[in-house]
Amino acid sequence: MSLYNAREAEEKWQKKWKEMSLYTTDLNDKDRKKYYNLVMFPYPSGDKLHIGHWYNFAPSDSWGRYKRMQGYNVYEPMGFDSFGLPAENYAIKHGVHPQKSTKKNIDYMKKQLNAMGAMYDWSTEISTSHPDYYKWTQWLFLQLYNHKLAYKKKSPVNWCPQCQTVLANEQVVEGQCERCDAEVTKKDLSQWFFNIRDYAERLLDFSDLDWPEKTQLMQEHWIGKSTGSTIVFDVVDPSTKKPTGKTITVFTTRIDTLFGATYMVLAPEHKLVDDITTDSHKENVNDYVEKAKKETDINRSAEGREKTGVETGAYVKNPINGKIIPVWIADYVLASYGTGAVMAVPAHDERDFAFAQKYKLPITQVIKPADGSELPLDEAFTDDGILINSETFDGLPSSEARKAITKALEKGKKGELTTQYKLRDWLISRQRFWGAPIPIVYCNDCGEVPVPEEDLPVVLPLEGVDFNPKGESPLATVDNFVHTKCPSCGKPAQREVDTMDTFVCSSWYFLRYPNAHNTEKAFDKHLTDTWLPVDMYIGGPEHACMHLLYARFITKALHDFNFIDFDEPFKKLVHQGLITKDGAKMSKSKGNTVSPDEFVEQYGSDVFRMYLMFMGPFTDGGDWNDSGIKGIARFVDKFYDLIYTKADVQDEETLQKMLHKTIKKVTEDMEKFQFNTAISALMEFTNSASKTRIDYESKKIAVKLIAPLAPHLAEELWETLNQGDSVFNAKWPTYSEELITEDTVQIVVQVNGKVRATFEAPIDIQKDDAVHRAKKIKKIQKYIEKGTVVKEIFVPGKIVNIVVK
RNA sequence: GCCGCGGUGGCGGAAUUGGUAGACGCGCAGGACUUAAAAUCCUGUAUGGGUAAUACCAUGUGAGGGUUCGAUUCCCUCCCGCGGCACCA
Repeated sequence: MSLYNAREAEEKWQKKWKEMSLYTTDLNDKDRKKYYNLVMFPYPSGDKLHIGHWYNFAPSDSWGRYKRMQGYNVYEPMGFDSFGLPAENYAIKHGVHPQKSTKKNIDYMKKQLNAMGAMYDWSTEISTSHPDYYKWTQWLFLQLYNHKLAYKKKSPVNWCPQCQTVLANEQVVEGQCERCDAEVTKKDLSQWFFNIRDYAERLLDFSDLDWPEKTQLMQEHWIGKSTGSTIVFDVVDPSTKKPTGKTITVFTTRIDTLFGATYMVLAPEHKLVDDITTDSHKENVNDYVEKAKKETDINRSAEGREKTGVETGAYVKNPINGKIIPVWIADYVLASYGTGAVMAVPAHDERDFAFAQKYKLPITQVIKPADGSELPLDEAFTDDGILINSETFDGLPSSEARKAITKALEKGKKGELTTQYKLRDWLISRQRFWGAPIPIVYCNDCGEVPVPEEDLPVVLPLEGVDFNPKGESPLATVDNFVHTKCPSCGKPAQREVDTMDTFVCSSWYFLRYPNAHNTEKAFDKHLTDTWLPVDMYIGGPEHACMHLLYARFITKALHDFNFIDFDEPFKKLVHQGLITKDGAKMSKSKGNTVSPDEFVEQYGSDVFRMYLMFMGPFTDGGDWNDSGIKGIARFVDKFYDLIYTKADVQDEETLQKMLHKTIKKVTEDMEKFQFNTAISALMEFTNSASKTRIDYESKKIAVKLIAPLAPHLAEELWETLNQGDSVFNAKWPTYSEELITEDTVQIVVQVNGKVRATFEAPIDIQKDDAVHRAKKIKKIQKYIEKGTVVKEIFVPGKIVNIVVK
């Protein structure tokens, strides 16, 4: 039996920390360097925190404690992302009001977070569904609105028939709703957008950020920049071939293939479709457009789907050679990208090739392979090459031709260099109840009028609302909410009834934390510039193209509005790995979630959090399996007994060497977020020190080393060592280089690269000496005698390799 | 299809400016303590030979090839798993 009672100690210290206000950060401290240590705040959708949260939160807290011991003024806030679909769907399912279920879930989660014993500064807790918070989310909306970055527009949008609301592009995963997996359809609706596209180029700049390569790549792909040219084609009369005065602009990255354009294709939603279609083709075209509208994205973009399209009867003139080509409509061209129209070059584009084959359209080859190989006839040749059949441009390589042809078109104003992005504007309105109301009023006389700042918040009515989704915002049925006065002229007017996407709430919460008590402003400029950007941000990689992109956009916008001096929210970002259960993602619906509570009850928070960290690298995650948790429990007992038990040190030199090696190893591993190897180093030290015994001063160092990883245990032992203050006010130990340098090393002797023997030697042994000594070893002699020595290799302090032939 | 990451004992994993593969932990086996069990402690534990036991030998980091005195680490081809994107012209 160990002497340590984890449950008692943990309860005792959680209480004491609270009494001492140990983790209440002095945000105005000017003596110490600030450190903003942030973890993505949870949404109270289920009823409790699961293992995944702990896997995320506990190491983040260990990191914060480590930085604190290094002398930083660490700020580790916590709050709840309590608005939004997850919380609302949970409430509907359980037949409770979202406000009630949210509160209940938050209360329970706080209990769990308390049991974890993290150093959260609860004095600045925030909850996005509280009017004190969403008042400022609405303020944020108004700032964007005033700077023309928020606008309402009718357009085809993603519609989830299950959740009965529109969704942002980012919330559609493989054509399905991110939340409920229902197939997403398109609807023509008037909706609110944030103009994130304006920031596409700046969002590609990661130069001052310490972010995972992978996340940068994901955002880059999502933004999807490509440079090419726009080309203007004149629409010509089908019979006379004379220009009609109308033009169609296409976007291409392959202007070098312009001579190979044998037809043009418009997206069914292209606004000129109706205009250019000739009477004899109207019926066909209308049918096709109607059908395309009904198709879901998932069907329209299914891989290997056969291409379809119809002729419009219209013709356009190729500006480079005057060739007249037909205009088609096909749904493989997307209205939302580029200009919604493409020039089709079947010889050099796979999609165009497939389409041309099906509809027997001409295929003209204009590029030949640069390496002289034959042009294929049964497929498109899509690589760059040398131009052929392109009049004066023949013989030019693709890259040159792109410049030359663009130049030629520029003269006649028929083409220019353009950049396109896949990123679309952020759709932020939702036809749901549980969100921040959009602060806009519609007046018959004044039109769209923003709610004045002093009238915020536009309070979400909590009573008398049937919040079940029905395709229109539930707020539309609340008369005393809808009917109001126009802020501009005072006449009767109606409120906007849609609410904001919950990602708007979370796109700025990190700015609010230090300002949580500010009732005058969303944030104070000086305080915010002092504390931000966030020094360390930890959360899941699934937010790469949503929250993390939105937060960067909002920060840049607020910077441009002169509210803050920085334009990136998170200086360093780390993603924790995913914890699975039997290989599957843990989820409520699958019923395979694992609760941390029983483990904490049985082994204590320290053991549980250390076990999560010991499982493997933090960024890897892994499959949950509790079989090894006993090992950590044993280690904690051993460590406690080692420090608690009095015994005279037996081997001072070995102890000191081991101790200082451990300081070095743990420090380096903490820096690299390699908690698993930091813990194993502490295990090795404990095993070793149990043999050598340990003195008082070394005990203090050992306790400090384990403190970030096992805070309660360390605090308890710190007290038994008669240290008055908290161990978290103590300084992180440093090691002595001198103590860890060995004066002798083991030199490995290899023959032909295979280890055959070893010998002890001074660390600075020279080659001649080492080779000489190696050759004297009997076993080595046997190998040498079998042939002749052709080479001797010496790696200082490590290896002698004798090559025998 | 494209982009990115990974594949090491029975299991989780260590070790890479190329230098003793398997640290640490789990599990397992044997032993001590105990009337017995649990707990604890000690010893062993990549695989295959080999030995009374050491010694020793061979093989071994998804597969195959290459570079090198030497490859888990670098290069090429392929297989498998995971994550992201997906008709973006």
